[in-house]
Amino acid sequence: MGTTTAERPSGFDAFTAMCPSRRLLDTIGDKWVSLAIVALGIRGPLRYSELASQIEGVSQKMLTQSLRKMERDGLLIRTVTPSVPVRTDYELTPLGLTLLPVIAHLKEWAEEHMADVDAARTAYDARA
Amino acid sequence: MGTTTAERPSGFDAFTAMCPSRRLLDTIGDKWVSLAIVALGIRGPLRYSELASQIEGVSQKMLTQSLRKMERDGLLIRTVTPSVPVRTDYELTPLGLTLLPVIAHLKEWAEEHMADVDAARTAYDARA
DNA sequence: CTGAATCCCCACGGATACTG
DNA sequence: CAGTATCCGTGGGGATTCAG
Repeated sequence: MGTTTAERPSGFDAFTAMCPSRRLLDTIGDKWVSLAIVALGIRGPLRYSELASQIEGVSQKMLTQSLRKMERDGLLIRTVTPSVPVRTDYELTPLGLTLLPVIAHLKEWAEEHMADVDAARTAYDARA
Repeated sequence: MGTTTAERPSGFDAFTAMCPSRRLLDTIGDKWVSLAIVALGIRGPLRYSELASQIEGVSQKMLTQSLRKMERDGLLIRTVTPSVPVRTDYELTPLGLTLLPVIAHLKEWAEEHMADVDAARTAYDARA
C-alpha cells in the first residue's frame, strides 16, 4: 500500500515512516523534552541546575541528552559562561516557542477527555 | 484536571509525573497508536488485516498490542464476528475521533516548521 | 556546576511458530 | 483471519564515577 496509490483523501501521509508528523512525535513524545519546553516557556531562560530541579525525576544523563537533542533541532540556545564554576543557560528559540501552543493543545485535550479514558479503563479492566 | 488546585502560574502542571498531558503523550507518542487513529479516522471502520496493510511496517504483535491499548482507553470499538474465518472490525469511538484534530494540529506544526528543524540539524552537525 | 563516560538491567519490539 | 505464545537482540535509561 502507501507506496503506489496517491489517494489520501484527508491529506494525511503519516504512513510513510519519515513524514514530518512522525518526526515531531519522536521529538515531543520524549518525556523530558516536552517538560523542558514547558519549563523554559514558563520561566524563561534557566540554568542547567534550575532545569534539573524543576523537572523532577529526571536523571542527569537524560536531561543533558534531551537538551542536546533540542539544541541540535534548533529548539533552544545553550550559552556557556566560562566562569568558575561553569554556568550554562538554556533558552528557547523562537522556533522552540512555537511548540508551546502545540503542547498547550495537547494539554487541553487531556484535561477535557482524560477522565473518559480513565472511566473506559476501569470499565475494561472490570470486564476482564 | 490537575493534581491539585492551580499552583502553576501559566496553568502547566506537567511536572507531576501523573498529569493528564503526560499520559496523553504516553498514548499518542506510541507510533502505531497515532497511525491507527489516523487510518481509522480517514477510512472509517477497518478490519484487522486492512489496518495491518495500511500501516506499513507494523508487526502483528505491535498492532494487536496497540489496538488493545486503544480499546482499553475507549478510543476504539473492537467488534468480533464469529464467522469462519473470524472477522474483526475496528472503529473509532466519538472519544477517539476527538483525537484527530489534535493529531492534525501536530501535523500542522510539523509541516510548517520541520524544515527549520532540518536546517538547524544540518548546521549543528556541520559545526561538530 | 556542568557534563562526559561507563556499567548494567530490562522493557520494547521484531521474528517465528502455533491455535481457534 | 485474527490472534496468542515464545525466543531473543537491541537500545533506552538509571546509577555511578570521573573531568574541566
